[in-house]
Amino acid sequence: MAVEAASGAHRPAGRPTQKVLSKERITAAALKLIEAGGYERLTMSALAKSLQVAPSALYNHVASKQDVLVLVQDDIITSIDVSAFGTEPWAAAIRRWAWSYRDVFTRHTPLIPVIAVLPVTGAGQTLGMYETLTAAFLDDGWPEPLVVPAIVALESFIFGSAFDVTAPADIFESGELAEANPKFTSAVRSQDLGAGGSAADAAFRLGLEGLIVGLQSQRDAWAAR
Amino acid sequence: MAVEAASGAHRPAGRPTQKVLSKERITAAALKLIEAGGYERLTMSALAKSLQVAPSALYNHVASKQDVLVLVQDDIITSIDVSAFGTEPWAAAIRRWAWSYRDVFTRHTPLIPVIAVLPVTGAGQTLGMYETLTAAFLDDGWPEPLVVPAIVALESFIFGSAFDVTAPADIFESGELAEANPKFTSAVRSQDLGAGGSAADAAFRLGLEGLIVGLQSQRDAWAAR
DNA sequence: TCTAATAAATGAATGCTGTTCATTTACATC
DNA sequence: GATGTAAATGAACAGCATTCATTTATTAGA
Repeated sequence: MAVEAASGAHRPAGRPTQKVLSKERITAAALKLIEAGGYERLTMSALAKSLQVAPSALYNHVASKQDVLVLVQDDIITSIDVSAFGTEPWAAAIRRWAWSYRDVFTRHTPLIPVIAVLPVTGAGQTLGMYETLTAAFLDDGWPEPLVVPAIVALESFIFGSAFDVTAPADIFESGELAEANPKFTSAVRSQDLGAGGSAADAAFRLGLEGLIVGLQSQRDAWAAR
Repeated sequence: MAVEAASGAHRPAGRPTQKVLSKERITAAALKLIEAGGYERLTMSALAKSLQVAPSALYNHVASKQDVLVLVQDDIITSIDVSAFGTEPWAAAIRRWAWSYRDVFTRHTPLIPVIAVLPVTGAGQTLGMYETLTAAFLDDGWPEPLVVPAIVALESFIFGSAFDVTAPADIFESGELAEANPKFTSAVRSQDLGAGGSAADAAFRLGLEGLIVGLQSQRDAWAAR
């Protein structure tokens, strides 16, 4: 009585003969949706549809949509470039990591409110990145008590900067309020855009180079305290 | 025939004799809802109810919920402490402003994705703050082209840090993955919490002091270029 | 001053959202 | 072989932002 279902056929109710879903498949499908149409398109219904499954089936594998976002988060963390740690000096390695981190999250800003509040427990890839970072700080002679605050400070700057990239280019056009705010209006016009030409990149470069220099001076101040 | 409606009475359809709503009333009611129950409680229905109005009435004054958030944003900007600008030296003034800014947005993190992408056109209070900041930078001898990138860098750090404050205290507990990530696990334990005792405050202090020092060095590097 | 346009309210309706629940079927264990 | 659990369907739900037709008051123009 077994009917070999054609690919377009409808799956009957009841547990299927072989598993249809898994966390891995859900994660991959979610990422595909996000890449195709951004986070607005990532709905539980759309996700289910793309997996050819009823929406309620997802809840056998994840507890909530937030859960899906956590899966996505721990996956995309692996695309951050940490290759400079161990091969290049501290400042250069931090520089490469930070730019890469920002670029990844520029395409995933809706994850930032999730990740920022998420315990790393269980997020294995994320923890791995922190371990690599910590090793690099210690190798560079950082006092252990400063490592975590320094990483958090860098991450905060990166997350904030990722939002900034998504802002429209004319975000600082003061419009009819220009005359009431002359200094700012002029500063916006004369803004140094650097080589790339993007205001967001210029601000990120300035802030990152500043942070790198400044954090090192904080490190030295701690040692001399 | 005019009936003086008792306070509990039902308003009939049609334009009322005197205006019930205004952007100011909507903004105030939204803020009250947020303070009472956070952003989850800020729904168009709840907002309407708190103003004793039908939800659809709101749309005569704002185009969308996003619009309401913009109103809220430009209002809370005024609660940021800019009093140190003009009275204190650059670094001290930036320090006071930055801590205040972070504290305000810690209670309003859902606004960050909104504000970060929002053109300042029409957001008068926000523009005013930027004007004040610009003046302080120029008075301190900053080259005009660096002012906006420096402000943006500081703001990015502040926004990211605001998220960080809302994170649970045990966010870095690595759990069963502790043995696989020994350096990070140890660094978390030995983390310097500073006077206040909060990890978020320690990271913000370190990053902010670093940024202040580092941005100044970038400023000098620009001058000597 | 009459009239037409506009502003500002109601109330019903819409489509989408994440999520839950009863039900069905397959598989694993005792 | 019975019993419990895992994993699917499909119907249902409440809540969400938003839209629309309708009603009434006010304002502007002839």
